[in-house]
Amino acid sequence: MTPSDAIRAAGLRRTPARLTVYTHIQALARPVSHAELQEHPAIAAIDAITLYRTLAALLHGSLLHRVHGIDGTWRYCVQPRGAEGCPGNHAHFLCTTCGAMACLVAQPMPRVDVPTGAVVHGRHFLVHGQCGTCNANPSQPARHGDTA
Amino acid sequence: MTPSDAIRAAGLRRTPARLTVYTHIQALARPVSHAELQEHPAIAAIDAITLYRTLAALLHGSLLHRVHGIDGTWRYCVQPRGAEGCPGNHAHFLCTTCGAMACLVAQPMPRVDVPTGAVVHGRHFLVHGQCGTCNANPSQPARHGDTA
DNA sequence: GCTTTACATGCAAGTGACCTTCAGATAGGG
DNA sequence: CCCTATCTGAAGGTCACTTGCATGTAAAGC
Repeated sequence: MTPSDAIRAAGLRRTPARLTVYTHIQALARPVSHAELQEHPAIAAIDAITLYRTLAALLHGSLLHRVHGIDGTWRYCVQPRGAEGCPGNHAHFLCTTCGAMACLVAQPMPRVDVPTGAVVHGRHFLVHGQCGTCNANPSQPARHGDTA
Repeated sequence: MTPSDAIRAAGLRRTPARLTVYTHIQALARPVSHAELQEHPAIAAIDAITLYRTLAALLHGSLLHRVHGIDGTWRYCVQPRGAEGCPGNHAHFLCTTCGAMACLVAQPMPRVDVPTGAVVHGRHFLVHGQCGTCNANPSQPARHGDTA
């Protein structure tokens, strides 16, 4: 399914902003923040507020999912269509030096016992530290995307 | 060990603000945010910036530890002296309706495999949803502290 | 007990993520 | 091709948190 079709299939209008953003995030294939997206020329042309709303729309249409970092920002990643998606099924690694986030797809989310009466809406399992690149070059933080 | 002694033992100056804040957090025995602390009259008298710095000092002295919520705020909780502490050894539950957080002490933090070369500094496992109180009274969000 | 000084506090101002409002633009059904 | 629901952009606001600087104070040294 092309990005264009995916947007329509999700019941959303196919606007240039949504196409650009969705195509971009799909190409990156790792969780990226609002700020990281804005670094790209094609996306920088889109108003910052529109980018927030575009991400919210794609999220609502289940085309993306998002992960919260301990740096206070959300990162967005393509949602495999038909699958449960990131938030419910694996952990993430956040490099606190360069800000890059990686999916730990091999790390399944453990089951949890919550207090009686409580209802679980979601789970976030975040491991933070330093990625291999930043660890190897302490003086030169890696550019976003250098980390696997 | 009294709060006063604990502060000194951590190599910190024993100031009124630190004594008040530490005693208070110790009495609550659950993760509380900066905003929740300010609701208390004794702490409301302390300048908000000073409260941030007091929490940072107690954190640095290993008297407290903090947990990040997906609502973008840190919550602080007493650090059992000598123990590894919350962040490394159990999960937390956050009620997205009333904002209360509870420690899931029975839920140990799972082991994780990170990409080669990466170094782990910490792990956050947060379960979010609705606590029993909020779930029972959808119209009346629970006051902080009502939840176990 | 008194002095000294390094550290703590309070205030003002700033940053960064994100939301709300509203007028103008546009996708896409009819 | 038009009309309307929806999207976009710009301005302005909120909230958590930080920084800089002058004043206040804990506690070490005498």
